[in-house]
Amino acid sequence: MTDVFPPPDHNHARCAADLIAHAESLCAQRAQRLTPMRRKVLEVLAASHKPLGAYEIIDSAAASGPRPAPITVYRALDFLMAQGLVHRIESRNAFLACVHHHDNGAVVAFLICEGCGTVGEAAGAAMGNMLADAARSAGFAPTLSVVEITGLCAHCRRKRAEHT
Amino acid sequence: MTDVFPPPDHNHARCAADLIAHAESLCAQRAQRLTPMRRKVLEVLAASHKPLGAYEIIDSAAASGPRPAPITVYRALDFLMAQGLVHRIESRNAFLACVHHHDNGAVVAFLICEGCGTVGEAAGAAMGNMLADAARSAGFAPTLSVVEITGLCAHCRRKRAEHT
DNA sequence: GCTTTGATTGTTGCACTGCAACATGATTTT
DNA sequence: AAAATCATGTTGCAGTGCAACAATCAAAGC
Repeated sequence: MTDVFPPPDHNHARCAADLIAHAESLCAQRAQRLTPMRRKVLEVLAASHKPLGAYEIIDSAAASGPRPAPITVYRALDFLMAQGLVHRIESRNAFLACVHHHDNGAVVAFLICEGCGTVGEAAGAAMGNMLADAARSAGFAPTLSVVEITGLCAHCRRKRAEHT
Repeated sequence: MTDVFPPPDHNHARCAADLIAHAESLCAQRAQRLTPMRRKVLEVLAASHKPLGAYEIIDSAAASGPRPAPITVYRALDFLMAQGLVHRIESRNAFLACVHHHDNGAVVAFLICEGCGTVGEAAGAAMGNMLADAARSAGFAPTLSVVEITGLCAHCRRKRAEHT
């Protein structure tokens, strides 16, 4: 299982920069336009491994420029999700920059830490197959799977144990 | 895998009545109060195998009595979810009466049909274990899992095929 | 019985989510 | 350059979700 739960002390600036660079090359390759607005939204999300609500994104963007209207941000998010650059966390009504490009259609499980709010992505073909099989055995043809696991990350668990 | 995808022609009245009866005995057993408001909300949900939004529930309840305020309905839903009688479908911001009591803590996968909106519940220990293992291998201690699979149910798929 | 206590519901108000519909502006294509 | 396409801005609104306080109701103890 390919998985990444970002350690709390890693180099954010670096991974954010990589993420933007990847978005640029991907859009160029697909003849899609990474406009200033879209780039801005992606930058805001990349600056955090925590999922952000739409208004948090707006507030963040407003800190360095004119305040975008909600619809503007939602449109940028729609674009970024279509390109696979951003995930939506359904159980939080929030959005997250994708930290490693998945194969298209792959099922990604999100590990959402209740302690620090950080989200890890676990992509597993085995898991995807299992879910697809389970669905098909019920005569169901799956097109999209949402898997979101809430709990405590290793770091927060350790911290909580020390507190005892 | 224990699973139920309700056929489109089954006896709703019967399964709704069973559901209420079960709720009553469960609440009695736990010394919890199934008040008129809570009962009403459960009845509304039981009358459909489709997830309903909060305002749909309000509208439905208003058809046979005073119109409850949103907060009142949310409180009833909180209670019903705590008792395991109602599920929340995160990807729809909607609620669904649970059609078969699961073991507590069991992971339930929802099969959401894009055609008819009906939702099936697939409870599988194997799936739950797999997800839990995947999470733990990342040092993550899971407490709650959301699995929602969107697609086409057997019935809608057949109907769509005929249309060709 | 009566009161106290805790649980439930009602009221008001508000912040956030998400998008429709239309107007304007920018880019690419012909 | 004109047309077509795409992106953003503007206005407005329906739905989601809950905080804070008031009023009510039900169960437990005196």
